[in-house]
Amino acid sequence: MKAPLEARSRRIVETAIELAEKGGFEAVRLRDVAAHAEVALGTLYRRFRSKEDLLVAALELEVENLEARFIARPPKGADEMERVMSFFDMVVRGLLRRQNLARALLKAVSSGEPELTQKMAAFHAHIERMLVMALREEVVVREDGRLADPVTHGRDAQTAETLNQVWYALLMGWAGGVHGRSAMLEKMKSSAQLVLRGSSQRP
Amino acid sequence: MKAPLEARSRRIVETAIELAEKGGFEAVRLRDVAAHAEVALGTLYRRFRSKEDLLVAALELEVENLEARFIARPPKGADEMERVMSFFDMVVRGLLRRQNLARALLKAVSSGEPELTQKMAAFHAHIERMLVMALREEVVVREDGRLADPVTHGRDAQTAETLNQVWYALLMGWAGGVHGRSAMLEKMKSSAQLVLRGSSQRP
DNA sequence: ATCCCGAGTGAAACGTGTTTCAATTAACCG
DNA sequence: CGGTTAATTGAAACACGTTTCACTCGGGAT
Repeated sequence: MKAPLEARSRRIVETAIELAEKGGFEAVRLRDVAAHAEVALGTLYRRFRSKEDLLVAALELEVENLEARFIARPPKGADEMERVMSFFDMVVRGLLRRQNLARALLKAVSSGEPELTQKMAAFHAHIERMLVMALREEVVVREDGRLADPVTHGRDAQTAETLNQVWYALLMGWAGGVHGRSAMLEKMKSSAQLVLRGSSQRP
Repeated sequence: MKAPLEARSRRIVETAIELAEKGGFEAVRLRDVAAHAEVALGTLYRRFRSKEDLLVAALELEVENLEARFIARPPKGADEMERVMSFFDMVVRGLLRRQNLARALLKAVSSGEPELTQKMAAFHAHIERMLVMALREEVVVREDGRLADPVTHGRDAQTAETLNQVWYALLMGWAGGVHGRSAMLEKMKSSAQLVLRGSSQRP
């Protein structure tokens, strides 16, 4: 489905990640990226349509990492609530370790650039997939080591979609400084309680 | 609480809105705004810290409009679900009328600029306030014609917060082209069903 | 009326994302 | 090998957000 990045592109993306870790979105100056990755600016622009495009490619890398961790240590818990929050805890630990990077990638994926529509949708699909698996307490891996395709219907899918919406809004609020890590997790917990209570009822 | 904009500032903001309506975020070129509003670029920068700051001021104007419409025609419906969706319908009608503007304002408020944290929080507070009132089927207006202060606790407040999170994420998805108007409303309805079902239970 | 000061002005300059282009190099095909 | 095509390079130019600065202006305090 997704071809691995060619070496040069990979070097560019990794450089972007490095710079974003140090100084966030603004610190990713494309001239610096090109210089550090030892390519010409024109080459960078042949591979990536814009700064946002480049950072979304970085996001894709990071989502792969997240999925690997997800497979290695699937969310544990006695009920849906515990497993879902265990998943978000895991994500937050990753975010906190590299806040500048996290904010930069969020800014890129939520920039609303029309050429990134597909990748924005894919990002949400990845998160929802993991949420469905956390709900079901069953992680399904394909032969190539990636997560199985998402389920597009059923009650779990709807619940996961709603949880993902809440989560994304909270991430934006965190990135914008509206609330910190602990408030974000508290709010997630409160909303998840509502959503899961609703989803456990027979309509 | 909120001082009305001084005449010059108002002219600047209105010009920004005009340009954003025509061509979206990129069409708001600050040189053009200054020229059209007949102020120097330096004046614009004395009043607004950045392009995002200017557009968030525009957003505040638009939220005032929304609240006026909200007060004039409070959401009607037999139950919470109907009233909440009636509110979102109203918002969506406003969005659709000026899509370029809507996307530009959303982009500004979700830009994550640290100096806008307060205003981002205020924006969410406005929406949540209206959601609480839609849930209660009771619109409380102060003497000055504005909406009464938000409630910061209680079950309605939690429900409204969760609904607002879902709504914000859907708006971002709409702005990014992930889904269109009708899909956004469909998704909102599905999620609201979950949330309201959960909130109607005695814990 | 005079002085003073902060707001406003106009113009230039700077930084960085993005585009362009001619020249060079690499890759592939017969 | 020769030739054709695509990718890469380096450098310059462009667009626009942002900053700076010397100058002007208008209104209040003395």
